[in-house]
Amino acid sequence: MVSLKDISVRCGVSVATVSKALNGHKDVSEATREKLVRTAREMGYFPNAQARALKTNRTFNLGVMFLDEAGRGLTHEFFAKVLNSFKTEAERAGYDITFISNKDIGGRRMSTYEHCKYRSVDGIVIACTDFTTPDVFEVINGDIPVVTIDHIFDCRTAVVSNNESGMEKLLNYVADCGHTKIAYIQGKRSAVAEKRLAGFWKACTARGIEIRPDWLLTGDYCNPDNTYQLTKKLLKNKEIPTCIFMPDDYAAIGGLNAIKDAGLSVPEDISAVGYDGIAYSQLLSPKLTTYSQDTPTIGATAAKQLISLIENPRSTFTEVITVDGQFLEGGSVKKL
Amino acid sequence: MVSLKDISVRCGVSVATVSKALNGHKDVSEATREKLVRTAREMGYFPNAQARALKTNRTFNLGVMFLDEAGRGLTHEFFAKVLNSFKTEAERAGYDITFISNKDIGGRRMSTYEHCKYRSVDGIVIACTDFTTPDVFEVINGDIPVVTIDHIFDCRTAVVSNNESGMEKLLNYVADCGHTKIAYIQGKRSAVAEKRLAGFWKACTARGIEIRPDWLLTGDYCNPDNTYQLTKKLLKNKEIPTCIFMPDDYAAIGGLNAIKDAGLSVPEDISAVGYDGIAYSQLLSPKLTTYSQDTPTIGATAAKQLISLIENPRSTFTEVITVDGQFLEGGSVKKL
DNA sequence: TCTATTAACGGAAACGTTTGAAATACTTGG
DNA sequence: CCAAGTATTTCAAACGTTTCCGTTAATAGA
Repeated sequence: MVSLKDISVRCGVSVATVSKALNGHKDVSEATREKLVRTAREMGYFPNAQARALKTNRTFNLGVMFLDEAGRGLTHEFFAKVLNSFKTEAERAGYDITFISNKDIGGRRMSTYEHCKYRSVDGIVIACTDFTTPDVFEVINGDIPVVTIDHIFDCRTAVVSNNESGMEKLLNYVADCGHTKIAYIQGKRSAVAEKRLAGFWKACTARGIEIRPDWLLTGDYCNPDNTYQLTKKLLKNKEIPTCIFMPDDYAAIGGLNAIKDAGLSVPEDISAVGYDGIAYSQLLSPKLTTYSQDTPTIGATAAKQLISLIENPRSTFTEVITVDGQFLEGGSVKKL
Repeated sequence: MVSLKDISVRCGVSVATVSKALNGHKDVSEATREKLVRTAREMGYFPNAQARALKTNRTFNLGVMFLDEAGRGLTHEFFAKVLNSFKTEAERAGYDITFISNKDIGGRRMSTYEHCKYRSVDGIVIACTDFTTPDVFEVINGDIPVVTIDHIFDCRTAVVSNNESGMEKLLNYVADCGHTKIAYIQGKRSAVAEKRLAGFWKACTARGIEIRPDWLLTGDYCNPDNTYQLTKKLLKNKEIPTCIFMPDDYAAIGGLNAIKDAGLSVPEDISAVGYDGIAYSQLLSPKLTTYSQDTPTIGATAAKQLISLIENPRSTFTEVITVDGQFLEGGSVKKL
């Protein structure tokens, strides 16, 4: 690998000058800067990331904290897409991304935060299904810039999907279709679940739609089996709803199967809506009526915010950015 | 951050001794090593990854090269799962992973290989849909340890799924069910497509099953729309097959929709098989008969091989490791 | 012409490690 | 009790940068 020194001897200047020239400092003449930049290019010079980081404490590396209880990790389409756009935006700004978790190093267990310190990441994005773990708290309370996705902490900037208004839009559509007997299956207790339920509740009361306790079930996100069971349970009651809100699109597949197995069909006998707008939901027939989260914007915004936090710490305030999604009218809701 | 020096002054020894003690060198007495290790723990010491890397040229970072033409990236379930298990295994061994691609740094375009050099990754895993790009060649021809997934280069160890025998197994099952009029839709030209077609061809000839050119179509992997069109085309012929091999499970969804739209049903009127064994395929009803690739083993094996290549360069030979998958009998193939 | 100012560049320390060689301290056998 | 050997520890250089500060050269003002 060619170093600053190599360039300096070739051009007969000091390494200090080379460094300054390449980094665009002002105290180097235009003539020499041009010459240095040129030979650096000729010799195929690239800065040594380690040496630079050692000196400057900046690695241009962003840590991604990325956990879900089921260990599905990247398989989770929402996270995968968000990460994808996050990565793209970060790379555009010259940052690389590294996965961060708790791990063993040299026989000693290292918390996620310690891991971040060890790798000297410049910033951290947290996208978890569970924000209540000690590992998350330690990172939140640390002194590395953090952006959270779909969860809000005090004093930390967050990028959140508009879960509340998204759910409102869904309910309004369903209500517009004439439904009043509506069941709601939600995912595990979390900030996201709370928000969605709030939107559902708000829209229902505005519409004068009764929320029956026995039609308000709590299950798991992204768990088709679980949703299958819960849907089955709903369908066994003497009175059944005309429309079911599934926890999310993926889980909805289980729900739809339960409906099918009960000898009913969507949307003729019963209607269903999902949440997320994952690719598969639009490949079903009928297409699932759902609310598509704007994952490209969420990821890119998180990256931009995080980088801004890193590069001008004082000019950026912690804020909460809500990203709107888009209602997708499929064919899974019958117009009564 | 507490450094070796901090520990050394606290214990009244030199930094060299501390370094050696913590790294398990032999030339330090048991008493002092114990003392040093203990105070290191007490003081919350972690090595500075940059400084260490600068000195040793080992970063304990693995680069992941991960491209597909459609830009689906992590959304591709096969890759997502492989990456997940790769990551898990790598972390177990103390390595972190960083995404590597071509990017701009300091205004100059950096090739993927240069990016690897810049970050000093210890090894690279390549999992692409297209292995024919200059970027891939540059990495392959470089001097950083490499493991490829699902593609074989000379002199580079590769972990490949058993595409050939997997496809054979599928065909044999279908043939056992009594099918002889079989269509085959394959994905884009690639090592994987070649292997699968080879398996299909081999098994067909062994069984005496004719491969009709007009029933052998080439489309895209993971492209439901494309498969929808191709399936529709197949169904428009005067004579239609009794079973269709879809490029993969995801694409199969398009094919299944085409069948449904043609007023036919699976498996009563026509049978279908997929490939991959993605989660969704087993949520359809009927479940898709397919061949599940062992993504956990593929990823973990790739990580183990790569790390072995890094840690004992001479004792490890480049090899090709084939990972078996598993036949999944769904309900999408009718027994004639 | 002389001094003050500015522009351009170099010296050198520092970041936190690792490591071979040198130095010191301990054993042990004769 | 000494020499030779071994066990333990320290020195110091090195990895490739960045950056503060000092130095020289050039320019301008008087």
